[in-house]
Amino acid sequence: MTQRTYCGDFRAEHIGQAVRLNGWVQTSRDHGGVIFLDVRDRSGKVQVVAHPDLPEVHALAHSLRSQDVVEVVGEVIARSPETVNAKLPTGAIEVKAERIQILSRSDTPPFQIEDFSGVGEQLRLEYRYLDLRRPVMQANMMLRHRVVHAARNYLDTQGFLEIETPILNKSTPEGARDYLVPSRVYPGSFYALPQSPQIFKQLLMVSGMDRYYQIARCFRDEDLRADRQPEFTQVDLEMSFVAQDDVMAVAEGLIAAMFRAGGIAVPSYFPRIAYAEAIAKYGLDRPDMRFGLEHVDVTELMKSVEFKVFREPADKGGLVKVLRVPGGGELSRKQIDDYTDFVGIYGAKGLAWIKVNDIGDVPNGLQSPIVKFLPDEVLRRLLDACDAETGDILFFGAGESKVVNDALGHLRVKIGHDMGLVRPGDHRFVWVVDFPMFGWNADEKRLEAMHHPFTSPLPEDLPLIGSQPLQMRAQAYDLVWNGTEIGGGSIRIHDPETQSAVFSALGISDEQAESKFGFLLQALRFGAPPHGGLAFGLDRVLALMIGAESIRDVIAFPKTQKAADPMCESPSEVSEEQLRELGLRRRKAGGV
RNA sequence: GGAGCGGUAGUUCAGUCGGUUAGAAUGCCGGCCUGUCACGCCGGAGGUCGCGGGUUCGAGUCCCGUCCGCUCCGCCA
Repeated sequence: MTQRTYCGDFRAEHIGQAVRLNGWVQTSRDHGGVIFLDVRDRSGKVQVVAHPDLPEVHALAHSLRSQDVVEVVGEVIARSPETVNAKLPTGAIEVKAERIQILSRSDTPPFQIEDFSGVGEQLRLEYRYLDLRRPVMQANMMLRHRVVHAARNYLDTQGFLEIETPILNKSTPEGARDYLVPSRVYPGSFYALPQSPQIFKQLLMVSGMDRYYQIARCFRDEDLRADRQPEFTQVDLEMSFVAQDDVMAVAEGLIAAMFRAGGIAVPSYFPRIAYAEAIAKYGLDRPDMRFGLEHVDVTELMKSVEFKVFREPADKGGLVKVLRVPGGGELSRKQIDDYTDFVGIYGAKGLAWIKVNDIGDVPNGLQSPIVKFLPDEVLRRLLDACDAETGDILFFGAGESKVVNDALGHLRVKIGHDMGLVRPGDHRFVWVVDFPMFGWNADEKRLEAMHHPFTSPLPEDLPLIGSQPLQMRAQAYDLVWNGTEIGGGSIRIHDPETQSAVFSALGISDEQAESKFGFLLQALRFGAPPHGGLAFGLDRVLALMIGAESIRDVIAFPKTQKAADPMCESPSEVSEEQLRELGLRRRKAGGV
């Protein structure tokens, strides 16, 4: 039998060959006489011609409908010059059908299987297998394959072992909510699906596996977003006998390999910024480095003013910050109102502003609802601190530090985009380092781990653990790409004493630590090598590579925002019998 | 838990101030057509206006509730 060729692979070099092809009828153009069929598979499409001088073939071609599955045997022939289709890779040739076999008929699909169909996502997910037939989705899946393949290849060359860790785990209710799986054998007991393979990969280091990686599925039972799914995939790795720089170097090589597979060139070394500096300049721990618009802290300056909106935060440990927008004097009242609403999302109570109409004329050259509350001298120093120029607008954030940073941080990103400061094709990576070791949970009035409780502090900060734990920095690092966190990791604690001290700082008692992580603490007592690692969010990286709005577009079978699958209709109720078997329902009383 | 946007033909959408028979494009079905390529031309079928209730002489349109989808806040070590 003639060897099959993929539809999209036909080229002029095949002219004259007898060929066999398989695929889906995409469109048919029936001219009454000659009939053209576009037959498509994942490689692309090719034009098949059914000629009236073969009546059987012609009649069959006439009956074909979109999405019927066919086998075509015929000859590759050259198209006459005026009928060449330059838009198609296969456009120089066509296949003259000598035999067509219908392998499968298709119902009329619920939507057009085309990139241009504009179908809504609800329906796409209900018929995901048809959605995945669309060229754009096929390209996404092929990209995903190539990128994962590149990651595996790279990590293999670096001596990493791919090792699978369990999906059925012990629940450790730190961090995100666990997905639970009831145990039949132990009624009333549950497994948890992994939020990450964190503990297992550390144990693998204790085992001497030295370099581990896994394309790991992770599960978190939290509310979803465009970039969050209940199950998602991480490129997860861990290394022994390394410091932070070693992990980052491997990560940079890995990212370069993955991005190369995605057709994006990246620098071989990524700049670094301390967490504190990122927050100070950009308000967020994931700074978008593609443009400036850095924040200016004017808290000190405002301690002296009467204006309560600024002075109170300044006096009470809050923050007053300025976002200077060059040329922003052009903004309309409506635009400013929209930005005010925008910062409201992040808890800001308002958005004070000053338009600098004439830098040389203070205060008359300043247009603003708040200028009258600020002394001329303060205004001059303010303009100086911001390097303001005529034509600028200054936006103010004043209040609790987190709110100010969040609001002005997000506003900076929004304005950067609105003002066209982001150049297409610009890719800026940055490591954010020196994260705080702990954060303060105001609701529960306790410390919590910023990264996770196994993260090693900077050695020089360890002495602060008893006195000023919030001042401690961790050996933790995030990789940020164009303002999105795509991965993060840390050097882990490898001695039991430090681990106990950290648990204790987190308010985890010895007993609790023993019951939750006893096996890890024990493992650390049997010769744990210094180790660290990181994980990349594969879905997020892929979505950003192709400019997708949502990671759902790079996941074959994703869930909706309410964590449902409209195709299988999961989750679903289960039978009483199943529940009883799992000990989730009482057995029938006094059974027969 | 909260805020916002959306739900009308198979699909994507329009539908004015509440008014008579709910439209367009595309898809689908039939016919014609021998060089198209998202073919073209002619004709046709196709509607629980998400669901429930209310206001009204009259509701796709207004009100209340509810379900679903999406975006965001909270949450996500």
